[in-house]
Amino acid sequence: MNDTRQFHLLAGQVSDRGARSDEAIYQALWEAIVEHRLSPGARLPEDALSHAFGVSRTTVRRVLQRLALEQLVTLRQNRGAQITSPTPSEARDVFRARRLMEGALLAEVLPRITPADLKALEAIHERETRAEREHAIRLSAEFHSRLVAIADSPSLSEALSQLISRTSLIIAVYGRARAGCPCEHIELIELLRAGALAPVQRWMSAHLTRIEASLDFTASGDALPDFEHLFGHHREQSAS
Amino acid sequence: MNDTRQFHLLAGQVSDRGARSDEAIYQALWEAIVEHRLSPGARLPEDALSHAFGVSRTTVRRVLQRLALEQLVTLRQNRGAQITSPTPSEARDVFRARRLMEGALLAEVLPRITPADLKALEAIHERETRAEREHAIRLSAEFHSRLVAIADSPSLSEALSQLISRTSLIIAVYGRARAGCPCEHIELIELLRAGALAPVQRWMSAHLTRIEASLDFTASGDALPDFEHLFGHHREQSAS
DNA sequence: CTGTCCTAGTTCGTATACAATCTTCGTGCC
DNA sequence: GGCACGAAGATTGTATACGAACTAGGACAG
Repeated sequence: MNDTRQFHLLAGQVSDRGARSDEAIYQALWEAIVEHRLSPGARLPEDALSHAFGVSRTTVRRVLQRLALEQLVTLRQNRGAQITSPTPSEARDVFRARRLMEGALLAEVLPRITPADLKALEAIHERETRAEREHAIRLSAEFHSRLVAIADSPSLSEALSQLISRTSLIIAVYGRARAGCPCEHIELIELLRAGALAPVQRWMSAHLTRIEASLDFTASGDALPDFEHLFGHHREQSAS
Repeated sequence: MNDTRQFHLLAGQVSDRGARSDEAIYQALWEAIVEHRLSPGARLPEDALSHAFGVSRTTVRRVLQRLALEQLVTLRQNRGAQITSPTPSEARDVFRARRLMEGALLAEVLPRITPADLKALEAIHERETRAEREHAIRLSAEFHSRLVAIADSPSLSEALSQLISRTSLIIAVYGRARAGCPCEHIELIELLRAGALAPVQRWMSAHLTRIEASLDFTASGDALPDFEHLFGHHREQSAS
């Protein structure tokens, strides 16, 4: 029952008290969520977190609100925070949005890409193939983030980063065995090196579609304790 | 000295105490910002707002944080909140992002558009042409929001809504006389009715480029954050 | 045995208090 | 006269206290 110990593991050396411990706590939680160390549906009691990180509930609450606005955690009136478990329709929407945005963005990426960028992407791919499952998921997200960053548009990068994070949640809920993402990225690197736009865009769209197709929406793959999403659309206070 | 009266005008009937007054306060501030009743650079003291809306600083702070994450206000350490004044490079980035996203999104909009949608857009356009300047700006934003909503993708709608709001800020800082936006929208409606994708996309791109071209970035340097406001527009719009 | 109601415990929502920081304005020195 | 320094005021950052809501467990009636 004592969640504090669990969250202590996340805390690490967050001793940057007073200054901007917000950022450190945010990073710790973000990584834990993206790496599936905290599963969708898991509750995040405020004072367990505040005790684990050694800050007051005020600070924790601020970080939780930020995560809620990014749709990584869900805040419900008087019921606290828990890791968001996306509904199937939300999941499909995220993939649709990513196909659209990443496809369009590649047109901006291709003219700007440098050999150094390709090297960086290769390095991430390299680590992906070697990493444990958990880290592989984060690295896969990092691969896509690094890719869109080449377009050098903060607005678009930020919007897509949110979608990429949410994808990790979706895989946590509906993913089976292993997503095909990591192994495939090398193909994209080759296409990028070739430099033709249309094949790159086609590949990305197919890549995302493959991942989406590998999901299993029939069952709640993980221990998913909230049926609110599945059945009743009770009034939720979720910040749009 | 007393900002409270100024903010009281925004408060309206926000008497939904205890429940979700957050949303009401957020809406009031959002509208005031988008309609340029609060100009970029204007400070938002916490206790003036809390007094005006009749809630505690805690609540105000939560709303301000949300607006900050949407980049409508800027929070600085120990210096409080003020309306964001986008830099020229941020402004250009927003327009680039909008050209990309709205262009791509139109491909999703066109197959889904219904006569009812066209009627709704026409109604907004109608009000645009008749409205005062301030309301026209909000209605112009509403026109674009309503347009992207037709694609029926919450993720994309939300991402674009943020960009649209930020555009309003950009016009507040760099806009001259009047933006050509309102009058032109009728052209888009005609093109949408015709139903050919390519002309619609071309028009939208040109539309956004026209607005961007009508801005005047010479006033302030890119590198310096907000000196133009510290020196140039030093006054807060204290009416009385 | 099952379902409902009631009570106890836990967790969250809001407000307030106090400390730290920044800003402003006045004074003194160069 | 201008600049630097310092103190007072104002504003924010953090923590804590208290009230309200939800959850869980047990007792009692059907």
